[in-house]
Amino acid sequence: MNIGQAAAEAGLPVKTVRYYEEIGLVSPKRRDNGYRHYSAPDLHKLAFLQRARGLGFSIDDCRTLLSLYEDKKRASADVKNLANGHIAEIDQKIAELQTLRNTLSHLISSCHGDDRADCPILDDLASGHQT
Amino acid sequence: MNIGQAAAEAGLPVKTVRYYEEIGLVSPKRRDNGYRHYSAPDLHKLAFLQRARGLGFSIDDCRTLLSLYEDKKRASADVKNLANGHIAEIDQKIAELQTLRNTLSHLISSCHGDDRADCPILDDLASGHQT
DNA sequence: TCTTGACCTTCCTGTTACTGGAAGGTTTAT
DNA sequence: ATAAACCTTCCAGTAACAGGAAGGTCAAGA
Repeated sequence: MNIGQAAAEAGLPVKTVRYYEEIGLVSPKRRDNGYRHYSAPDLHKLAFLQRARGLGFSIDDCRTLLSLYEDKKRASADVKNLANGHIAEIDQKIAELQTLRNTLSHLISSCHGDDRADCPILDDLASGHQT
Repeated sequence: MNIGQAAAEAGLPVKTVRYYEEIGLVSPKRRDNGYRHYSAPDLHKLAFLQRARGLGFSIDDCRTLLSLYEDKKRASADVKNLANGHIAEIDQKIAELQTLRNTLSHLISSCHGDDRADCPILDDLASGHQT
């Protein structure tokens, strides 16, 4: 299968699939004309990557997941640990965003938001403390 | 004031302050020896940027905020709109992360996580549906 | 057979917001 | 005089691709 169809079936842009080859994630054979030839296992790996990336795993995590996926003697604990680490990162990110959201929301509600120049949001940014 | 102290007072790395000059955010005068000379207004702008970035505004948003900050005839509504747009982005990001978190969390709880190879997380990544 | 259009190839640049480091000039203190 | 602590510019790298140029290949239709 050529790259176009492989990409379509995996739900990835062609550019991304080429990139995955460049960084050594999925390396298809080449045909005589130089075209990439994706086998069924290659295709599975692409789809696997598409879903793992969709779950927010970094490329580096994906590399590890792929090798665990291909290692029939892996321990499921290794996968679970990686996933738990990822959840911890997500939780931290959510917490940061919520803190930001609160701060911003306070500032916004204190700003009348009309055509006058007086603006508590800018005042706060300028002074570094609540007005 | 030289860049080192200016950066320290604004709470920014020196590298970042140079970068802000490169992209035209804060352009200090130069001394005879070529050193950057930060005036009080320059310093205020740096501190302003430090806080706006800390609230998650993009550099582009910061550019707009700075120009609104310097425009004594701005309408506070403009600032409020920008901030509201930013909140909307944050909300969307939070929602995405929470969806991710849920999916991952389900997968993780279904994985026994011991030294056996059987792993529902990898199964799901491979097949694209719950096991 | 020729041509057209849809593929495919590699290579280079740009994105965001910096960070690290090299090579070298300046200032300050000892 | 010299060493430490500044400062300068320039170049490269980060994450994970996306856009585009220049050109080769293939299948179908006139």
